[in-house]
This record gives sequence, C-alpha cells and structure tokens, in this order.
Amino acid sequence: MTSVEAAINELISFPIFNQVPKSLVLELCEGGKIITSSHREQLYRCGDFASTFGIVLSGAYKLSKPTPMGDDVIVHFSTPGDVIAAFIMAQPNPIYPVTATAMGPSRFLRLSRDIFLSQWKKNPDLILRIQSLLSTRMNLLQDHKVMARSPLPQRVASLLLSLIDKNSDTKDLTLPLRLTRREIAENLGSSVEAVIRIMSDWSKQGIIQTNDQVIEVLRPDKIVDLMNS
Amino acid sequence: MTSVEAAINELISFPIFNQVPKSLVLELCEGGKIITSSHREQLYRCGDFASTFGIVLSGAYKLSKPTPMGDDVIVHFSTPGDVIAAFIMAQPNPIYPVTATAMGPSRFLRLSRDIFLSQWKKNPDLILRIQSLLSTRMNLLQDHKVMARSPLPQRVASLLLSLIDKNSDTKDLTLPLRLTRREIAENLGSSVEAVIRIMSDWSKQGIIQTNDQVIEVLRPDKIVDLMNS
DNA sequence: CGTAGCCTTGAAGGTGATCAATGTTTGTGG
DNA sequence: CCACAAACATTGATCACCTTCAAGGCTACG
Repeated sequence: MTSVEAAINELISFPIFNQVPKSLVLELCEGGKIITSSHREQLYRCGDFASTFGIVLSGAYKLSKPTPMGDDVIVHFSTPGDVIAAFIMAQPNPIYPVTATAMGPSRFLRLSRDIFLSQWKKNPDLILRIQSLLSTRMNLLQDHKVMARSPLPQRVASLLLSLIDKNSDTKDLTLPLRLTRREIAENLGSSVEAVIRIMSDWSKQGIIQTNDQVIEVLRPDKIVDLMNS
Repeated sequence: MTSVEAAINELISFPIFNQVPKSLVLELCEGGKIITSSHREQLYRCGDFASTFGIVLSGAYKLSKPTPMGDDVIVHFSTPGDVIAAFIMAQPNPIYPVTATAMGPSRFLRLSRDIFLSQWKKNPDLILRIQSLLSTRMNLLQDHKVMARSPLPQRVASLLLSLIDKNSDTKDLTLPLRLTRREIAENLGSSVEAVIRIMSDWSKQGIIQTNDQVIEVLRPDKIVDLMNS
C-alpha cells in the first residue's frame, strides 16, 4: 500500500477534496509521501527552493518568518486539511516564503512540484479551491491588521476565537493545538511577558484554563466581551 | 467603440494580461464598463453582495475595513493593473471583504461576475495569474506582520519602500499616488500625530519631500538604514 | 464665507517593552 | 537513575514610545 492510499480517507474528508472522486484524488496525489515530524522539526525553511508542497494530515505546523533581528514572527497556524506552499508552485522559480515547523508530533502528505504542474494545474476547479484557502488565510491577516490599534488583551482574545472557530465543534471550546505563550506573542507581535500577564489574569478569573499547553475557553462570552470593548 | 476597446491598450500592458492575445482579452472583458471615480468616491462597500469585479486602469484605490470602533484600517493600496475582488468571484455567495475608495480621480474597468464564471474560470492559466497577484498581496500583509514589533519609524520607512518598488523606475523615487499622513497612519495602525512627527523630522533632515500629498524620497539610503536599524 | 479635510505642535499619561531573576517541566546523555 | 541543559512559565521594576486630548493654521471647494 502506498503512502497516499494509507491517507486517502483522511484526504477526502478535507474541504479541498470535498466531492472529489477517490480516483481523482489518487491521481492528484500520485507519488505522495507521508512525512512524520516530531516536535519543533522543520518541514520547510524560508528562502529554500520550493520543490515540494503538501497537505497537513494531523497535528499542526506553524508558518513563520525571521525578522531582521534574531527572533521569528508567526504568520499562520496550519492545522489538518491546510495546504502548504501550493500557492507558489506555479511560479517559475518558487522559493518558500515562510518556515514551516511542527508543533508537536505531526503528519504531512508531501507532493512533488511536478505533480502540481502536470495534474493540479490543469484542473480549474481545484485551483479555485486552493484560492479559496488562500483567501481565508488572507482574511485572517487582514483581520489581524484591523486589530492592530486595539490593546493587547483584545488581540489575544481575537486570536483565541479565530483558532476555535476552525474547529467548528460548538460544544468543545478547546483549542485544537498545543500553543505556548511565546507562540502567542510571536503571532501577535508582542512580548511573552505581556501575554502571560493577560492570560494569568484570565485564568484567575476562570475565563480560561491551560493544561499542558492546551488552552480551553471556559467563558466564551467574556472573551467576546473583551474583544469588542 | 465599446468601453473595453477604449482601454485595450492599457489592459495588455498589465502583467495579468501579459502575452495574452488581444482577441482573448476582449472576450474576457466583454461587457466591461469603464467607471470614473472622483476623489473619495466609494467603488465597493465592505459587506455588500459582490456582483462585479474589475481592474484598476489609472489613479489608485484604497482598500479598507471598518474597525469595531468608528475608524477605518487600510489593508491595501491598489494601483493600475491591480485586480479588485476577482479572488471572491468563484464563491457561491460572494461578499466584498473590504471597502474600495478612490484616492484622487481614478478609472476602473468593471466586469460582471457572470463573465468571470463563464470565461475567466475555465482558463487555468488566468486563474494562476490572479493567484499570483493574490500571493503578492499576501506577502505584503505578511511583511507587515513581521514589522509589527519594530518601532514606528521603521514601519513608515518600510511602507514607503514597498510603495516605491511597485513603480520599478529606479531613477524616480516618487510615490505613484497621493497619500495623506492620515492614510499612512490608517495603514500602519497608528495615530496621525505620530506619523506627522516622524515625517516632519525626515523632511527637516532632507530625507523626504512632500508636494501636494505626493511624497518623494530624496535619500533612499537613509530610509533603508532606518528600516534595518 | 463657512465648512470640511488635512497638517502641525504641545502636554500628559498609559500601555507594553525590556531587563533581571527564579521556578517548572521536559528531554538528553553519562 | 541522576545530572544537566533547554525550553517554557512567572513575577517585579523601570522607562520609552506612542496614544490621546486640545488647540490652531492651512487650503480647497461649494
């Protein structure tokens, strides 16, 4: 059994392959290889030549860019079903615009650029689906920009909500990934200490709860209030 | 002569139609109408149903989103050749994600969603070109996020440089649009006063020069220095 | 001639960055 | 199995940058 066949049931459950027949999915993912990443392992490095792209199967990857100074800024959290680097495959000489790093043990279906150019590219419907994912990601970036003037607590609240929404299980208000305070700070463009002070406060008030870096929202109403005040 | 025929020579000079035969361009833009906007006139309003999209012919449009409070945040400056709202045309029930407002007198080729669904959508190469524009825009947003921790002067410097680059005339370091201090502030997520203080300083030092809201960079080296310090 | 939008300057005050020190957990190698 | 390093979490103190508020000048336009 090939890698792709092993993952086919996961693949067809993702929006990008929604309603796509299994046979076509197998064609599109021909030669694909399942990569298992351990915590903090790098999948792609910003600036490298982009010869492969792929789909997150399980776990999560953070997409980050280094700043002129040493530290990193996280631009996106990629969870299962997310496509990584597909946007740039059509470029003549593609370079990864971000570094992708595993957050906890994760799995990724890696596909070659060749298969994109020969199979994916000729399918307009598929490209539009990728565009839709890209569009979602751009909306998140835009929303982030809109919040730029808001004080930090509102921005943290906004981030937590945006990560919960992905999960769409309305009952369970647990973030679907392990998230350190540092990563929150790196995503919001602030300092770890400031994030800690805010979230400690919320913990004391019983608004949120953290267990082994997994954050659970106990009082979503309070979070929404905080975001809009 | 139809609107489209009047603009055909402008259209084929834009990257999106680079190497595309005139006849195909005419087909793709069938039924298009040239809209002339005056200063501060709204082209699209955030939240409205999206029945048309189009291409900026001349002048410029700012794309903004209202914040929970009254004020707006500018997410992008669209200059000639830029496509507006094409990204969302393929969605089943598209809504404009931003408001588009003319900055000074501008012209826009407006195309119906129908022509997108019937003509554009079936052309994979064209969709990939749109994706490339979208990708450029996302990179700008990501770069903005990377600068989030930098002090304001560096962010202003970064904005000026990113707007100059578009123009690619290496000799002429004049921004290709009229830009108020307020708009700079609204784009960077800061206050007008802070932007003014920084730019007044630069003017006094002879680094930049403003004439009727058109900004010229006299000492690009200094700006680059400021950005990386 | 009055209004609207933009630019400018000053003063006061707060949010959050930075620095420093310490505790906690996890993973690694002897 | 223990020692040690590395990554993460926490708390306090200081201070700079930038926001906010207030007031006034300038130009364009009906």
